Amino acid sequence: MSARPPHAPTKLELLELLAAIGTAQWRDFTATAARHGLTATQAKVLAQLGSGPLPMRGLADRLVCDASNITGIVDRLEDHGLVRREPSATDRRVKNVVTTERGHETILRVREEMQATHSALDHLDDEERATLHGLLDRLRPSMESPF
Amino acid sequence: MSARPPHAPTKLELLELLAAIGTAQWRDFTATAARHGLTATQAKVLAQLGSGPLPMRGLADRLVCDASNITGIVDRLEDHGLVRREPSATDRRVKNVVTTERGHETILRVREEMQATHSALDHLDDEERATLHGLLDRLRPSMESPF
DNA sequence: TATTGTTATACTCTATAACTATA
DNA sequence: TATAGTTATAGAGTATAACAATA
Repeated sequence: MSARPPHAPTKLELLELLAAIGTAQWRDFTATAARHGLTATQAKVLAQLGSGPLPMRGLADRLVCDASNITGIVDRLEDHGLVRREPSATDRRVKNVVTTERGHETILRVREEMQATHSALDHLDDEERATLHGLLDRLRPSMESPF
Repeated sequence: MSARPPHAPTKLELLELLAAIGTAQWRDFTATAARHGLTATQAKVLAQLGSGPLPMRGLADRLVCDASNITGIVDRLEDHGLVRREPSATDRRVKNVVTTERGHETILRVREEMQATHSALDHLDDEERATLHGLLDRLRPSMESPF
């Protein structure tokens, strides 16, 4: 009987619910990535590269972490043959990171499994999904992360 | 003009939006905890102890991680004087973890700052908050984590 | 001078396996 | 036998600081 709160929830209640869902989401994402031999961070990087190559620095911006971390993360992805470093044609300092064919297929499979696994969303009808999407979208201040 | 999607969002769209918000939420939580000298995990443990002591094993269950990790996490919290280990009166194997006065105050301050910082929720009125809460609550399959 | 990527370093979190002391 | 907590170990992510190459 917890489908609807009797009164307007407090800010803290909503924050904690969001946090709980965020935690669970990350846990699910981690588990799904692991089933494909990836860590959550590696899967995230692969997802970021879905719309095209990015320089190391660009990846650091998307992951919101220090640039020095990217070296190791991309190293490990490269070791697994999922990604390649290519020199930029216009700036000899930058290296563009590109997914290999195998990297592309891998992230597609992770995405598919995410959809298949997350049955929670199946409990909402189209109108409810639209409403939720609208509300969540307004909640997002300046979050870029597609994953 | 992205307040409402023109059509019912796909499952993948909703999943990615949830993931984005989850990531941002965790990032904010990490930053807030850091301002109080804590890691996100440490703040999470402290939050779990808000409603009373828990055995090490109980903490592992709440954090959904292996029990061996809890030793180090509680060690560090104890080093900072935020938590204490107390022997159970009924089972000499178990140790109950209790917040110290300072630990209690710290987590209260973290919670306060979370509310003060998260201005995104201020853009929703009471009815919208109630709607969002209701939808999110139905999304949660078996997530316990209060934080 | 500023920026890109890297290295070195240290800390935290994570899982696995083996151990102890209790139950 | 099973459970609670610990230790040892290894891998991954994170930040800071310093560096070389390039802009």
